[in-house]
Amino acid sequence: MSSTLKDIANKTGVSVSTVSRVLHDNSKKYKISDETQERVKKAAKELGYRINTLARGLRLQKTYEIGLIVPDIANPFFSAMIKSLAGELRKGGYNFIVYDTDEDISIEKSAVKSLMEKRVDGMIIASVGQEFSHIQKLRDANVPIVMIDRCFDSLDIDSVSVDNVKGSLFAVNHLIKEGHTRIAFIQGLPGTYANETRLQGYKQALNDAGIGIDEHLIVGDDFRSLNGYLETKHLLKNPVPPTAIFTAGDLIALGALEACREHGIRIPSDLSLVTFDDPVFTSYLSPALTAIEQPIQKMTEMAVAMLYRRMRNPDDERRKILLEPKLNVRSSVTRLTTLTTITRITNQ
Amino acid sequence: MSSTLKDIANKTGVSVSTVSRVLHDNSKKYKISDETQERVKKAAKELGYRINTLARGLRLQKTYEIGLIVPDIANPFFSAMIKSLAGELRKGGYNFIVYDTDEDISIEKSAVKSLMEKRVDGMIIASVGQEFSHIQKLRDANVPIVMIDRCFDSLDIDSVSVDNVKGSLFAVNHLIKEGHTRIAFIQGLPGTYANETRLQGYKQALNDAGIGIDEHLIVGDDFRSLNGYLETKHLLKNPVPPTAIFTAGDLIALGALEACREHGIRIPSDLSLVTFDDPVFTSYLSPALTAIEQPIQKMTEMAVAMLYRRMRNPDDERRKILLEPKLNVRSSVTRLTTLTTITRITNQ
DNA sequence: TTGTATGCGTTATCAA
DNA sequence: TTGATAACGCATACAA
Repeated sequence: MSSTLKDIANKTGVSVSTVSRVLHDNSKKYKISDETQERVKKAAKELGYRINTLARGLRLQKTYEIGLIVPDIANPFFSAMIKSLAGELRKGGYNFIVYDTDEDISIEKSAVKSLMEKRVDGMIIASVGQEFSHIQKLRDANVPIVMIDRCFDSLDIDSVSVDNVKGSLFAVNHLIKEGHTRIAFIQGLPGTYANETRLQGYKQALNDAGIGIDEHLIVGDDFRSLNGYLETKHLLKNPVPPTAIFTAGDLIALGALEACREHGIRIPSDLSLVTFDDPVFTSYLSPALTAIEQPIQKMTEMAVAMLYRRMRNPDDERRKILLEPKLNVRSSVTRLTTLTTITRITNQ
Repeated sequence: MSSTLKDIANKTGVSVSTVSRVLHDNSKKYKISDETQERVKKAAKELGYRINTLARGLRLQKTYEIGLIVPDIANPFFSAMIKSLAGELRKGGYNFIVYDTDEDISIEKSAVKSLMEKRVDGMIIASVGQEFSHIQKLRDANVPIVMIDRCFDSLDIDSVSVDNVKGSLFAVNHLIKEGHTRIAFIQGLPGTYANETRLQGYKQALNDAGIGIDEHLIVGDDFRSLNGYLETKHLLKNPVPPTAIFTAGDLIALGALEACREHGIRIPSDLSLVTFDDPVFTSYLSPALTAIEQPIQKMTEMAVAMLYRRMRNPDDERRKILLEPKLNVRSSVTRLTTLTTITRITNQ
C-alpha cells in the first residue's frame, strides 16, 4: 500500500540513505546535489510516500508522542483541559494520545501500561487518585511525567493544580458571609486528591467561623451528576435541611439542580448553591451559578512547560505548583437573615 | 530503561523466539515446557518487561490503533461521542488516537496525514466538511474509514449520521405549529454537511408551510457560541425581529441565550428558541431548551461495527446510514397568537 | 520442544 | 556527494 524509502531508492537509482537524507534531514548539510534532491522528491510525491513513524520511533527511541490520562473526557472541565493541552503540545512538535479512565483506578493502571508500551516520550496525568504505586513506578523508570489537577501530596512528582483548599474556603466563606450556617457538602470520589482537599477547605471554613461540622451534611461519593441528584434529594428530606449546598464538581451541581427542580425547590430563594469548577455553561444555567473557577489555560501551559523541562533535565528537583482559584459570584446564593432561617424551620 | 525479549532470553538462556512465544502466543500451541514457561515469565516480571508496540506494529503491519478526527473536542456533543466510541473500540481490542481539528480543514488534512504516518488500522472521521479530496485519497489507498455525523453525500464512503433534514423539519414544524412564522436560523459553518442539511430542512419546513423564506433571517457562520451571541444581538436589532430562533448547534444556542439575557429578552415569552443537539445540560438551562436529540450511542455503535466490517471485508459495498433524530419539547417555545404578534410589532 | 535467520522501515556510522 | 551496513524489538518460516 504505502511506499517506503526503498521503493524510492529503487525508482531513482540512488541509495536508501540518500533518499532518507533528502526527505528527512536538513538535507543541505550532507550536500546532496540539487539534481538528486529533485529526482528523489519527485519520486516520493509520485509514489505517495509517507514516513512510517513506527520505524522511526523504533530507530530513534523517541516517538514525539505524549500520553494524556484524564478521569472523564466528557466532563467539560477535562475536555477543555485536553483541548488546551493539545494546543500547547502541538507548539512543541508533539502529538498526544488520550486515555479516559472513567474515574476507575484499574483502567488508569492499564492506561499507564498501554502508554508505556507505546513508548510515549512523556505523560501528563490527571489521576483518579486513591493510589499511586503505578505512577511511582513510572517515575522510577525515569519516564518524564507531570500530574495535573489531580495530584498526590505525598508523592514527589512534578505537578500543577489549583489550590483546592483555598477554592473551598472562598466558596464556603462566601456562603457564611451571606448568613448560611447549615451548609451541606456533596463530595466527589472519596480518597481522591481533588475531593479530599476540597473537603478539607470546607471543614476549615466552618471551623474558622466557629460553626460546628455536622457529618450528616457531608454526603456523596463520586463526581457524576447522578450523585448530585440523589444526594440532593436525600438532603431535602432532612428534618432540618441545609440552607445551602456546596458541590465538589460541576456535574454534581447539575444533578443537584435537577433534584431541586423536581421537588419544586427554587434556587436561590429556597436553597443556595455554589459549585467547584466553572465550565462555559455555568452562566446560562437557571439560575446562573456562583462557582469556583480554575485557571485552565494557565494550568495547561505550566504542565507542558514542566514536562518539556523534565524531558530535558531528568534530574532537576521536582516542583509542585499551586494555582489561585477564583470565586465567580452569580445568582445562586441568597442572603439569609435570622428571620428567614426561623421562618424556614417553623415551616418544615 | 525498558527490557526486551533479548534481555529475557539472555537471562534465562533460551532463545528470543521462545521468549516471544511464551509471552505473546497462545503458547500452548508450540508445546513449550512448563518449566521453560515459568522461567521466562518469572524473568519477564523481574525485568519489568513491556512489549514494544512500535516493533510489533512494524513487524505485523498492524497497530491496533484507530484514528479519530473531530471538529471540536470541547463541544459536549463530540466529547460524548468520543467517550462512547472509546468504549466501543476497547471492546474490540483497539485503542484510539484523537485529533481535534478546531473546525479547520487544513488541520484536518494534517491530522489525516499524521494518522497515516502512524499506520492506524482505520479511521473514524467527523469531518469539518467543505472539501473531501484528502478523504478520497484515504479511501483509494484502501484505509478502512467511516464518516460519522459529518459526511459527504457525494462521496462513496461508509457513513453514519443523523437525518439532519428531518431534525430541522421537526424543529421548525414545531415552531410553526405554535404559531411562529418569523423564524430565524443561526447557521454553523457554511459548506459543511451538518450545516447545509440542517439549513435545507429549515427551508423545506417553511416552504411546506407556505411561509416565504426571508434571507435576512438566515445568519451566522460557525458552530461556536460567539457566533450565536453576535448574531442574536444582530437579529434583535431588526426592525421586525423574529419571534423564534432555531440554532444549528448547542454552542450557538448558548451564545443566543447570553445575548438575550444581556438585552433583557425573556425566553420563551419574548422569544422562542429551539436548537439542534441536546447535550446533558440542555435541561438545566434557563429555560430548559426544546432541542433535537441525536442518538449518539447508536451512532457510535454503528460506526464501529461498520469499521470492523470494512476492515474484514475491504470490498463490500459501502453504506450510508441515516439515523432518526428526536424532538425533545421543553420550555423554550411559546404559543404565538395573532394578537401577541400584533402587540409585539406595535411595541417595537 | 526449541533455535536460527530474516525482514518490517528507518537513521546513524563509517567508508568511499 | 553518496553508499553499505548495522541496529532498533519483534514475530514467524523453517530447521532441528
